[in-house]
This record gives sequence, C-alpha cells and structure tokens, in this order.
Amino acid sequence: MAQTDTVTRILDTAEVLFAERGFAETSLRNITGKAKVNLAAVNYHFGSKKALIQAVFSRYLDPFSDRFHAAIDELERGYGDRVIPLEVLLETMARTVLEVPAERHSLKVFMRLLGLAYSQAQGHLRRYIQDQYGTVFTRFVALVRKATPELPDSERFWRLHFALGTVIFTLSGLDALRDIAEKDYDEHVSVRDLVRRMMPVVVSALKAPLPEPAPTIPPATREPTA
Amino acid sequence: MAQTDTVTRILDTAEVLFAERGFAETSLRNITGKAKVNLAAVNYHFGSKKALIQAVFSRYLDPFSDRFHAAIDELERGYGDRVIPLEVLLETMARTVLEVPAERHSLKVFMRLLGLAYSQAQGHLRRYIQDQYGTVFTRFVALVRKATPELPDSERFWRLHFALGTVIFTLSGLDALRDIAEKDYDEHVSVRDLVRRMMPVVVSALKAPLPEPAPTIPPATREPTA
DNA sequence: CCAGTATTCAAACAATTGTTTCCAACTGCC
DNA sequence: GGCAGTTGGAAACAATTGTTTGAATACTGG
Repeated sequence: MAQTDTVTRILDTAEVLFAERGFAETSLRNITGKAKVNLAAVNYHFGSKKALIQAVFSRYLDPFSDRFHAAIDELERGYGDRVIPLEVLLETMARTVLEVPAERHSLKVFMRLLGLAYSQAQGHLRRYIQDQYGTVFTRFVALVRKATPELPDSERFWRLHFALGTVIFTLSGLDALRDIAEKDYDEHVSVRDLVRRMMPVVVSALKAPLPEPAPTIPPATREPTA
Repeated sequence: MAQTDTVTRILDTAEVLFAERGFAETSLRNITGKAKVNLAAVNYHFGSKKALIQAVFSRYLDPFSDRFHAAIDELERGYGDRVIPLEVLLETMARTVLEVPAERHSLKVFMRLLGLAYSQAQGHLRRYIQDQYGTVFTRFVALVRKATPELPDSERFWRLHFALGTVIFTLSGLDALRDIAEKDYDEHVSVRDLVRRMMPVVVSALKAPLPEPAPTIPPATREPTA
C-alpha cells in the first residue's frame, strides 16, 4: 500500500495545484509539501517535473481513450449502417469526458492540459497527444463527417475546433468565469450544467450556414454601417 | 529617441515572448536580453514585472477601448431607437479587434494574452482588465441584450463566453491549427478568412435554442437563486 | 556652459527553483 | 536471520528568478 501511496498522493495533489495555478507557478515543494511526501520523491518516482505533468495527463487520457473507443464501438453496433446523428455523437463525447474525471477530481486539469497542448505552439505536448491518442479523435471526426455531409471537410475541421475552443476555454477557465457569473447573476453552475448549456450551442454552431464566399476583391465595397 | 525608445523596445519584446511562453515562463533577463536593454531597465521604467505585464495589456486595450466606444457611438447614432442586429454588433466588434493590432503586430499575440488573462494565475490580471476596461464590454453586452431579447441574462452571459472561447482558442492557437489544416487540406487560411468563417458560427451559437430546462431530478432545490 | 535630472549599466542581492546526493528505513526472498 | 533492492528523508547543490544598488553616462533647461 505504501508503495503506490506516495505516487498517488503526488499525482492527486499535483493535479489539483496545477489546475489552480498552472504548471510553472506550481513548485515541487508546493506539491510535496501539501502531499506530505519528501521533495525528492517526485524526482525519484517520475524523473522530472515535466514527466510528472505527463503522468498527470496520461492518468486522464488513458481511461478516456479506452472508454471512448468502447462507446463508439457500441454506438456503431447499435446503428449498423445508419448514420449516427450529430447530437448522439456529441452526447457520447460529453458523457465520456464527464465520466472519466468524475472518478477522481475535476475536469479542470484535463481541459487545461488540453488547452496547453494546443496553445503551446511548437509544443512537445501537442505531438505527444497526437501520437498517443490521435486515433480516437480521428475516429470521432470520421463519424461527424457522416453526420454532417453538407459541410466541406475543411469547414468541418475549423468548426470542430471552434467548438473545442468553447469547451476548453469555458471549462479550463471555469473558476474565473464562475466567479463573474455568481457575482452578476448569483447562480451557481455545475460542470454538468455547463455541458448541458453547451450542447445546443455546439450543435447550432456546427450546423450554421456556410459563410459568404471570400471577398475576392479586397477593398471593393466598404460601408457596413447603415 | 535612443534608437527606439527603451520602453517601446521592452514592450515589443515582452509581448512577443509572453505570447509565446506565458508570463511565468518568460524571465526579465529573457526579455531584456532579446530587447538588448539593461536588465534593470524594466524595474526602472515599469516598477515590476507585474506592472510590465499590465503595460503590455494597456497598449492593446487602450486603443481598442477608444475605437470600440467610438464605433458603438456611431452605430447608436445611425440606428437611433431601432435595435442593432446581432450580426452588425459582431461585425463591429470583429472589425475593431482586427483594426487595432494591425497597427503593430499580429492579432495572435493579443488573443493569446487575453486567453492567458483568463486561464492563468489567480487572476490579478483578470481583475485589472475588469476594472480598467469593464465599461466597454458592459456597453457591448447591453446592446447584445437588446438584440437577443429571447435569451435569459445568464444564458447570454455564458454563450458570449462560449463565443469568446472559440475566438481566443482559434486565434491564439493559430499556428498550431494552421499547421494541421494546411497539412490535411492544403489550404492557407488568413486571419480575416477565419473571422469570416467564425461569424455565422457565432451567430448561430448565440441564437441556438435554449437547453432542456432541467437535467434530471437530482437536485430538488432549484428556485432559491437569490 | 554648467547644474540637475533622467537614464543606462554592471554587479550583487535574497529568494526560490528543480535536481542530486547520501544515508537510514524498509521490503521481499532464499 | 541476513542480504538484495526499493523507498523515504534531510540537506546541499547549482541554476535561475525578480529586485536593488550605486556609480557612470546622457540629456535638458537655464
């Protein structure tokens, strides 16, 4: 028991602190102090701080990947050759995302890590995700493609990332947004509540009419204000 | 003028580095080294690193605030008592946002900084922005409110932030996303192109049908929101 | 021109960072 | 029981951080 205890306690504490302050602002002494383990334990068990971050990451993504593959399997089995509606696909994605972190702590870390993976441009993190968990995402996109045949491929690509931006931004900045919301509208929103609110928004976003074709003549007509 | 102003050179370098790596990951020696100014110059001219960060934001937000106020003034003058359509409001916002950073560097930096302000740190930055530039956004939200009277206030709050997430995530992670897009669909997208694509998506997102009212029946207490 | 302020600069400051070292304590196995 | 290897722990390590200092230099108004 004492064997995994230290490792687990480090991971549990690290993910909470990472979510609260970010990675650079969270020191190993901060983690080990709160986790009540020795400072050297991190480098002993994980090797480095960067490896600890990736370990926190894998702890979420591994079960997510497994479950989502399974969920898609079941979905495809149930629908046979029929097209799986967009709403069902999104619901399944949402349910799986909500399911995994519910076992331990918040969704915040997961989302913040995802956000970092994208925003950290030349980042090793994005490639790490792409290499490690890319197939799950590819499979999902293929199903969305069947559900939205009217969309050009590139348009769907961008819109999926628009939606991804909504989800990541909202959930990773959850505390900040919740502060403002509670101050202005004094209503307390749960994560499940937010996901429920996002659903019709994302669906409408994906099904939005196509944009007007690019203005091939740049400075032609320019009087937008009535 | 010593070549270019030391203050300006610090700001120019800082905003780029901040956008690339974040605030905590960017050291003053990093900034002053690349800017070829003395290390002490930052503390001499700005007082502290925190003040430098705020100065970087002010340099974007001050002109933005002015221009957007002016644009809204003109809009209200043109429309009189009539409701300004949502599309017009968003177009005006987009145009102003595109206009300001075009004078110096890319929109990417501005968006990345905005994203950092929301997600990073325990939010001294968020409060600073809220206190300093809150009135502009309040004014904008009030107009959006008139344009979307069917939305409950809190719902509109969240949807606006959903849209903000789309914009910030897409534009701040532009390089990474563009890499993938060009590799998979070999099409080159400009920032203006992306904004054009976002427009109908955001409009549809804001006008999406309301979510199903109650999730299930777990919480019996739902009325006491006061 | 010169007094006085504003700016630059190199160096040092104290604090904190991630990492390593070395030794004690424990484990399982023969 | 005693020896392997694994884990825990206090201290020190080297590097980096933001900030301050005090002298040297540049600039400006009178």
